[in-house]
Amino acid sequence: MLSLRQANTLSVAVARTQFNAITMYNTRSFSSKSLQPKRDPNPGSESSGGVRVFVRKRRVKETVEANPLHEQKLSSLPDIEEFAYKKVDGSAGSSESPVHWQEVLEGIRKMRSFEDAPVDTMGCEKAGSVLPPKERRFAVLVSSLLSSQTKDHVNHGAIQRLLQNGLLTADAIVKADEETIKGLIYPVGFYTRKASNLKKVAEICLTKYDGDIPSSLEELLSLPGIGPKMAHLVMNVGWNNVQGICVDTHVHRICNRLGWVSRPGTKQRTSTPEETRVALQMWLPKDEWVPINPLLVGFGQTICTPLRPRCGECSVSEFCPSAFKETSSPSSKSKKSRTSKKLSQGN
DNA sequence: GTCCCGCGGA
DNA sequence: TCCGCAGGAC
Repeated sequence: MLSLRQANTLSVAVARTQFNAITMYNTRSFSSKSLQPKRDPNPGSESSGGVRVFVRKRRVKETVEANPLHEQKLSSLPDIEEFAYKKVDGSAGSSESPVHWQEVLEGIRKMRSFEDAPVDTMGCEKAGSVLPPKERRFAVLVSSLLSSQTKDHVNHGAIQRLLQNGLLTADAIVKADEETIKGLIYPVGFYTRKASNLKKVAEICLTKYDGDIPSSLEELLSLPGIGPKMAHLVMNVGWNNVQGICVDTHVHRICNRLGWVSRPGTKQRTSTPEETRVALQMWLPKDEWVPINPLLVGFGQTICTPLRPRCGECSVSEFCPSAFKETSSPSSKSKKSRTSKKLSQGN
């Protein structure tokens, strides 16, 4: 279906700092700045490692403190009917968009803007911008492979070590020993599997794409270790070609909480990120497809957290049908046992 | 549904 | 100290 369509590129903000973008998209990324509470009395004056710990401790404390606010706001919530979908005129026919979505996005942007820029470059930005396009794209692909389920600083470290060892090209990785790669990328999550995937991907890139990376969604998806989330990310960042929204669990969770997506023809929540992506693309204007991920990821890390969302600190809770409704554990219940089912996504 | 992983948070 | 996170493969 879709093949090389660079001509199609929307006006995405030029992807100049590719590694940063990877960082921002990374679901597990815990950028130190983004954790910083907006009412922190002395922001600003920090730039490195120690801050991370400090901010984290703070955050734990605040999570607890946030609770009293909940009850206070409960009474002023609008009726759920207000969140009904409405038809949007103009655009591609069948799309419906939730009321107030623009206000919600704007509100989230404002909440995010209280924080410092989520840069956490660790030198990767420099490295990335220096590389010629082909190598840069390959680096983007590798970074995507490694970064899933991995904290950004860990990922940065791994990428840095690969780079320093000259192992950030398809050719070099093909020649390298898998054990070596494994050692260099440790301790990223699932490093054994990723080292193996990395070898396979490099082999494919070298033989089928002359050391470059595939330039279509389908071909990217065929690579081991590259699923929908990362494929869209690589298309966006690597090729500057937006084929779809990069949906991770934060985007998935928040869109469902907001009532922005539902299973086709129903009012039920979507059950997978893929389903969310399709539903979201039905109505969200294309120029929001790229920015929505970093926006919601940051929001999801600081306020709209999976567990005990801080609705009392959320400026758009008035538009959220789920606000103040998930007080205890949201998805899985109290984990009866490992063996019995997880009662998946019960909320 | 389950496994892969180290690590942050409870 | 230990549970659970989270994208992808199977």
